[in-house]
Amino acid sequence: MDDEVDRLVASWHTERPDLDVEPLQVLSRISRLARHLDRARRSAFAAHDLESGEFDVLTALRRSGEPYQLNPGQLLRVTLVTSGTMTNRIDRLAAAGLVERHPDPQDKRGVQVRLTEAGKSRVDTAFADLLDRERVLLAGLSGADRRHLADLLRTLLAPFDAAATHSPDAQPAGDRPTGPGHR
Amino acid sequence: MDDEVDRLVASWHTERPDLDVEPLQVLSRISRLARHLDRARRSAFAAHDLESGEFDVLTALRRSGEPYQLNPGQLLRVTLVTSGTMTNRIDRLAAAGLVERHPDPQDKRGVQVRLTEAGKSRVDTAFADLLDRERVLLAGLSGADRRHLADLLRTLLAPFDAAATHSPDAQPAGDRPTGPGHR
DNA sequence: CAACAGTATCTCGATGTCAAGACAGGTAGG
DNA sequence: CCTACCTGTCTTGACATCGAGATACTGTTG
Repeated sequence: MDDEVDRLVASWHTERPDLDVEPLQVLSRISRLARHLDRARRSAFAAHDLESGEFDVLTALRRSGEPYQLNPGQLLRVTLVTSGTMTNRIDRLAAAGLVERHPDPQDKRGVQVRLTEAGKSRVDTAFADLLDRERVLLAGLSGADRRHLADLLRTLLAPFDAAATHSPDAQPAGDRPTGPGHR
Repeated sequence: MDDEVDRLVASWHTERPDLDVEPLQVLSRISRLARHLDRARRSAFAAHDLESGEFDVLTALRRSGEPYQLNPGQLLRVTLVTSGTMTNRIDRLAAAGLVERHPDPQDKRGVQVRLTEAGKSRVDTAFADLLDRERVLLAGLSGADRRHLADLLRTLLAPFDAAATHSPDAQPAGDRPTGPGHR
């Protein structure tokens, strides 16, 4: 069974037999899959009146645990967007009543973004919905295959995440697991 | 070695032990990797004065072989974007002198987008550059691992690509609320 | 040949994202 | 303290993408 990437690689072999296009076998598939997934997510979230990026923010808050609050800096690092984008997302979510901005008592520059009750229930519903849809997409792989795939992807991803958490912010990893309230 | 997705999954287990978040192990990694790859591509193309999307159009033309021309419809199907986006991309590439629009002699509605000499040399340079950078990203995996990873990804991707080639303008079925007409 | 559904491309407005800079608040060295 | 640099967030302007609709042509059907 061939996919679009197989055809793409075959074309390159014909046109540029001198080039080794093997990297495309993996990386081009990742990019194309991500585009498809993004579409699927978009249509899933439409049912819950959520934008794809907004959902990412809500889930980050939700899984951070009580009291469901993080600051914009943490959020933009987790979601891999720029600060301007994050400001916009928080604005939209706040206007929709799903999150609230609170001044940080420790740092007067800072802000705490807190999930509202409405935000919590909205994200819980949407997330369960998303997981159901995603399970369908993975139905073609056995459990062992899925685990193997996850392991291989982790190997590729780890260097990026390591670089991301080291250079902009050298915060210890004890921030997220039990909640960022204690300091 | 843990990555950000492992931490993300661990948080969910704490907050929502009732949910099976296993799909995230694969799909969340794909999305995050795609974001990182997109960044890397963006900076790689900046050196060649190319936008990421523009590059996709040029490569599609390049690997189609002599006379390096395709129509907008074919291009938008391969690159997974909408028709409006494709019109914009072609406009920009034409303004930069990298492609030319020619009327389709067979179909008066149609247009042929043809790579210019400048476009061909630009894309050849940029593509070789990209492959070099991508090889580095894959260095952490053995040849066997890369092939295995590619196979697993193909299994996920094939259903999407199959759906896309059946319904031209709209990519995956289920994109619209009311299903698009099956031909 | 007239009517109509289908196809190919483009137009237009809305919007989410990025990049760079503004700005207030924090932090460290002299 | 005070100066200079760093940080966290927001502002601004540019822009690529999307979605829906417009336009023009094609092909089929009665």
